[in-house]
Amino acid sequence: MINASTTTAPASEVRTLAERVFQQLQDAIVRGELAPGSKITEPGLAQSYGISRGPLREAMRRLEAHRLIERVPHVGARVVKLSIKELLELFDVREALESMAARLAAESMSAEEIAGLRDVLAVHERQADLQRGEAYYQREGDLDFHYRIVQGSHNRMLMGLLCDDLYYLVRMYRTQFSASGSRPQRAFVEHHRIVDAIEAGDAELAELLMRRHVSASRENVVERYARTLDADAVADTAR
Amino acid sequence: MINASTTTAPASEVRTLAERVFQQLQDAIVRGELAPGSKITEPGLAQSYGISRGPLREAMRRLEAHRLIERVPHVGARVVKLSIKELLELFDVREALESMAARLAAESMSAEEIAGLRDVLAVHERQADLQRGEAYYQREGDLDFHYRIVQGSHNRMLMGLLCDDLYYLVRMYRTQFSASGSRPQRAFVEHHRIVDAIEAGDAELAELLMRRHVSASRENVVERYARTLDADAVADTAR
DNA sequence: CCGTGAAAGGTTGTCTACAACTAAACGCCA
DNA sequence: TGGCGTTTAGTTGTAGACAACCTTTCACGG
Repeated sequence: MINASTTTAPASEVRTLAERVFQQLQDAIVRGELAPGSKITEPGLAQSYGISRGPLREAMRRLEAHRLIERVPHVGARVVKLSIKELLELFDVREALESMAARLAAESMSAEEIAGLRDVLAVHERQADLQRGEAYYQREGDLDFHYRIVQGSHNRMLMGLLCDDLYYLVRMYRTQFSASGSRPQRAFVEHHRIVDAIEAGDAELAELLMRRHVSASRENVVERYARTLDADAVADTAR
Repeated sequence: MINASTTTAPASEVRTLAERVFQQLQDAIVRGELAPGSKITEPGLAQSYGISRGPLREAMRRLEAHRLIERVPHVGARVVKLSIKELLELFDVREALESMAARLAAESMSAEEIAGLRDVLAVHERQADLQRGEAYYQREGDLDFHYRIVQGSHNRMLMGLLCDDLYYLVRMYRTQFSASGSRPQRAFVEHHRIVDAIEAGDAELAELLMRRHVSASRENVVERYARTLDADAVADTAR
């Protein structure tokens, strides 16, 4: 389950319009249905969702808090458009928080939680066998793996920061840059090593491995970006 | 200047009621004027601030996003009341983020920024000389020091997370637990070492020192808390 | 032809009123 | 007397209307 938020209530328990619209908008943004950088107008959205501006404004405030839209007083709101710079910033923050999460997880994850983690890896393995080229599920599953580590840290503040905020940005980036499943095999191996360290209760090692894992992910993005720059340069000279 | 937020506009440029009330409420909560755990009612606050419920609700949404109040749909909102458990969680997150900030700061702080950092330390030294017992200013100054490091990381996402969210919780904790300026001399020395590492461009060392600095702060809180527990136990047996 | 100014349209900010829900107080019955 | 259902007061959620502000457009003058 991807939408394993820590604070957001399940869809069946959504008790207010603002909450429901917030989730719908969040989904629309993450899926790219609302184009990054596009302007959002309150009357427009209110009408298309069939609600008044009150609850809509509340939903937008929440989106702003989650960094999915940007607002300027008296001017308006736009869907965020991640630049490469901001994307790398996101990776630095993830590296810091997730390595801490892995450390805490190694110290306090229960046997059941670790078993669940292994189940996730087993699912990934099957998927990797069946379709090694197509990495879409793999990517969503990747976040599933990271989710469980963060949950295993048993640190509610970490869970809130990563699961409720940063991971939505990560998913949004993946649709925006349509980053093809980068280095799935190596990531898979790294996941295994991290779980091993957690199971062994080796907090220091788990922290280090997670740090390298996120960092490698980051470097992969940097490399891919450099390639696209080169490609653009070639295209420019050819022009 | 303590209120050196990255996103919040200066008081003179506050263009909306919701923004102004948000800042006033934020201040009231951090200062403890609104008791932790106390219930907040929309009509009550709206009347006391002389505004309608619309902007007030928006201010409250922002307070919720900043984790200063907790809301339950159809029920109401209360000022957050940090438990020891949550306080320690906060320290773990700070350790992760601030050590990363120190690392980045060592890599990218300008000479002017480092000079400003040294100025802050000089101010602290004068204060420490003048009044070594009273540590109130020292404590506010402590955050000032950490602010500058985070700013020096030049990572806007880090700045947002730490300066806009976590540091308000830190200040709130300090008023709630009325934590007397813990170990000011040692913290002062540690600050100096951190700046030295940053100035030398030694990212790894800066990261390590900041990590230890926050961790030591955390252990100090744990120790103090254990003492109060012992004191309570003694009081209980004496009763 | 370009730059400056004003006006119009549209968006956001705010207020008031009403509906829906919750929690506490009250009374009733076992 | 204690537990339970009902009622009632108060709070939160939502809707619609008005005011303030910004952006764009258009006209005028240089």
